This record gives sequence, structure tokens and C-alpha cells, in this order.
Amino acid sequence: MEYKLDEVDLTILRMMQENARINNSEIARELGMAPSAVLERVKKLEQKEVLLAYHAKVNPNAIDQKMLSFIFIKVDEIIGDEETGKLLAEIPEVLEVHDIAGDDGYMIKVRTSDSLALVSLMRNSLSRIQGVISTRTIIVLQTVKEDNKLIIPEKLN
Amino acid sequence: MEYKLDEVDLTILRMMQENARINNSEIARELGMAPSAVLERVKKLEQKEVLLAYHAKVNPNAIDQKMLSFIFIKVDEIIGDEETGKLLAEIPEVLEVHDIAGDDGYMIKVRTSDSLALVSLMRNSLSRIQGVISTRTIIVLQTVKEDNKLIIPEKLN
DNA sequence: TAATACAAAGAATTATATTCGCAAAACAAT
DNA sequence: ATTGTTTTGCGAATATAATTCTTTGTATTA
Repeated sequence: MEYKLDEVDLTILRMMQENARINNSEIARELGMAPSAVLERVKKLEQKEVLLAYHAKVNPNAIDQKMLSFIFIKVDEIIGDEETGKLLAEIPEVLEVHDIAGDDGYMIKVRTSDSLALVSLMRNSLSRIQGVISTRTIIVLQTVKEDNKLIIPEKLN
Repeated sequence: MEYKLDEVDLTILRMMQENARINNSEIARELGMAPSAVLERVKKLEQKEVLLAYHAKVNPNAIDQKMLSFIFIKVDEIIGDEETGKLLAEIPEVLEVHDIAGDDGYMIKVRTSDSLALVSLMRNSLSRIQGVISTRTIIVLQTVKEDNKLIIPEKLN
């Protein structure tokens, strides 16, 4: 699909990326246009799948998800090609699944309560997925930054 | 800080994580309580830093950010300890900065328009940061899943 | 130039957010 | 237990915002 975003769209995206709960009226004020027009824009951006979702960022520590790790997963390319990624994505502790170059495998981002939960996840969920040959785990000691806010340019093209 | 979240709080978190633009009235309906009470809860959750932010998820392709990579950065531990992470976090293309175990270094998540922009970022931004010894780059071919929705339990403790 | 979108404005309506006072419940201390 | 204190929710009132719809202007295209 084509996008063709103008400056108004980009401003909306910038404001909503910063605060998804901002109201249309405030965006309208900022842009100097009517709230109804902003609403139309937003709906169009959703419909064009430029705006994909609105997520509240929950503090992991508050709900006892203190451990973060990344796991590299080597996959038997003959058996599980597309399928393995989908199966990985179904695991709720797995927040991200990336198909990576080079090692014919995936890198996944996983949140668990602690290292025990991580081990059990690896034993019970990961290794039971067809095509998974080996794993290498990266433990995160501390996260300095974690907002997935993109750089939204002033103008496109 | 202490959290002490009850079932009502967890339901609110679950609903807002799924859709940050949901309105208090709908949460109230779901919970069978008054909208004003929900509002109070939400404000308290924000104040306690359980709810950290509300982000719109923007389609990277729509704004010409087609390339995703992870970079492992080895750091001279004597020079840049805490400082290096902060400097990395200041780069707008850098979406995440994680202090990782083992290699005394960081892993960062980076979005750029293309590989050229990635190279220029590494030359101009990364290597100029004090303490950065070496880098290893992981190129993402395709992302299967990327929602950072946590598992919110039915009950805590 | 006429016809066809397309986008925005503005008014009207509906829905939601927010405030506030009150009451009930939970909690703590003695 | 009982008293005092804090917390939490309710419900009504008001303010604010979302949404719908009609109209108007502006591009776009044949």
C-alpha cells in the first residue's frame, strides 16, 4: 500500500507517538485545524496501517517481570522455515521475534520473572519447537533506554 | 517504591496495554465500577510509575525506516562505565540500550532508513563515543513479532 | 470546463473526562 | 473492640472531547 504522508500527518504521528492518549482537540489546537478534521486523519492513518496500535508501557518491575533476555535461536532450515518464527511468536513471554541474517536463525526478546522462569521457558517451550537446533542467551543486566519511538521526519520524500 | 497491585489494577493494566486509547468509561463498564473510580486508579498507577507511558506504534515502513539492526558494543570498562550507555541512549536512531552480561558492553537496537544510514550512524555517532572499542552488528531480515506487551497475571504475590 | 473526488470547517449531538462532596470500607493504634 | 485516620468508590454536576453530518472550498482528472 502507498502512504503519501504530508506534514500534518507527520505531526499527528509525532504527537501520538509521544503520547497516545492525547486528544484530538489538542492535536487540532496545535495544528490550527478543526478536531473533526484531525479525527478523519487519525482514522485514515489507522486504516492505512500507519498507526498500528496504541500501547500502554507497563513497568515490568511492578508486575514481577524483572528479567530481560535475548536469545539467539539456530534453526534447521529444512524443517522449520517460516513456521518456527510463528511458533516462537506464540509464546507470551516472547515479546519480539526477529529473523536475522547470517546464522539462519532468529533472535527473540524474552521477559520472565527470574532466571528460573527463563530456564523453564527454554526447556518447556523453546526446545519443543520443531527445527530448533541450539540457543544462545544474552542476559540483560540493566536497561538504559527502551522506548521504541521512531524518528519522524519533518517532511517525507 | 512499593506497588501492591490488586486485581482491579491488573485488569486496568491489561486493558490499557492492549489499547492505550481505551476510555475510562469502557474500563469502568468492564469492571462494573464508576468511571470516576477508574480515573483515580489510572492516575495513581501513573503516579506510582506502574504506567510509564502511552505510545502509538507507528509503522516503520510508512516513514521510511525500513532497516532494523542490533549492535553489540564492547566498551572499555575503565573509561566509560555508566556514561557510555547514556551517550548511546541520546542517539535518536537508537531505540533501546541494554547493558548486557559477559562481554562488558551494550546491546542496542537501531532503526535506520537503509544500510547506508546504518553505516553512517556507526561511523559518525557510535565510534565517536568515548570508550567504544568494537561493534558487532546483527541485521534483521524480517520481524515476525514486535509488541512489547507483558504478561499481566490474574493476581500478584 | 465540467465532473469527480477529497479534505476541512463548523454546528449539533452524543459520549466521555473530570471534579467534588459524601459514605462506606479498610486499616492502624491503643 | 473502638476510635481515629486513610483510602476507595459512588453519583451527580459540569466541562471537555468525540463523533456525525452537512456544506464549502480545493485539487484532480477527463
